[in-house]
Amino acid sequence: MLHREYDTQVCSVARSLEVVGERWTLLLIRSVMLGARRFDDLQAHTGVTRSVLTNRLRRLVDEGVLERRPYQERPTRHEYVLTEKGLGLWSVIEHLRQWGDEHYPEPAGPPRVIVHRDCGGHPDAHLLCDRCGAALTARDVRAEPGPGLAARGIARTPGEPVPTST
Amino acid sequence: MLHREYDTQVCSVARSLEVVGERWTLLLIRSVMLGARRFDDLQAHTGVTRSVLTNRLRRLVDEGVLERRPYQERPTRHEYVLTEKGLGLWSVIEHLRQWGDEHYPEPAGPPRVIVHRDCGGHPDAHLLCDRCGAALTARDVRAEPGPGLAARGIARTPGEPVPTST
DNA sequence: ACCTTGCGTCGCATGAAGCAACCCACAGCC
DNA sequence: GGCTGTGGGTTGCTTCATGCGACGCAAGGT
Repeated sequence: MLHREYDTQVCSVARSLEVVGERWTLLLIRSVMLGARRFDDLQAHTGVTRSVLTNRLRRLVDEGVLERRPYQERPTRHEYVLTEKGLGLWSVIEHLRQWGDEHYPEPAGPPRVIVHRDCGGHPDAHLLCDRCGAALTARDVRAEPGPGLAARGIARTPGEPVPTST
Repeated sequence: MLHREYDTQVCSVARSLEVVGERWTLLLIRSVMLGARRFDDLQAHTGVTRSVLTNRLRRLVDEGVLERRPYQERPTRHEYVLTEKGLGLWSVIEHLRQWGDEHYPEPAGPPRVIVHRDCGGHPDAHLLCDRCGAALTARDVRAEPGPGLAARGIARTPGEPVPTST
């Protein structure tokens, strides 16, 4: 919870930032979108400390952005999955990614490439498929490691798809 | 500057968040987009302290998101204006606004309404005009106070347009 | 018993933000 | 000249958030 919230603000942006604006939260949501779902994977993938991770996950579950779901019994183990509400943040993350690609480019190219599942196209500035024109949402796309990630010798995210040739 | 940056992250989202992810920054950019440009207006509009405001404005100018521009001489006074790079963040802000409207709605309706300048339509989930279909960017739209703002008895932002009937 | 995995919790140190006061430059007014 | 107001900071201290590293518990496997 942000210290001294934006409570003087009658503003939907401020309301949203009260939920996702804390240090590490958007990066965490990004990691979940990329396929990391388990506590240790999320920690490794973002570099956040365990105590902050615990705090953020709890908050996001309380706000209905993430859902805590058992993936095994004996012992019970949980993973974190985006809800519909959480998936609604894909556009925010994707626009941040595009802005970063444009203004802070990796020398070797984009670290990640977003691909339209149905046709292999990519989201344009309006999150329409640049190949078939479909209006894209979180469920329509997947992320692949891009040249910028390979050039750094970095493995893909746990749960992140294996790149295919398109 | 974020303490302990996301420098283990080869990721454009992380690069973007290093610039705009600090407390108050996106809210500040929002305020500039709404028309507040002067130091005291920005402070009043966001509720941020002067020292943090100074720090954030300096950072955003250094990163080329904002430009410090004189608006008078004798004495020289400056205002802060979004650059092209800064305007590129409109989509991020607008998606946060829409997400907030959807999930944290004001009882009296949206605090702000975004209007396509040319035809009076509104941006949809893909930032296309819902009336004429045009692909919208920051320059194509203006924000008006909405019912949620009026219901709270809050004045518009300094520099914010007067609402018109559409 | 020991080790590993999963998932936390805790104490302390460091850094960021909040709060209030203060500062400087300049202009205008009496 | 002195005072007041505006614009735009800076500073010192307090409070809060994050970073760091260690510790803890539960469960399963060897």
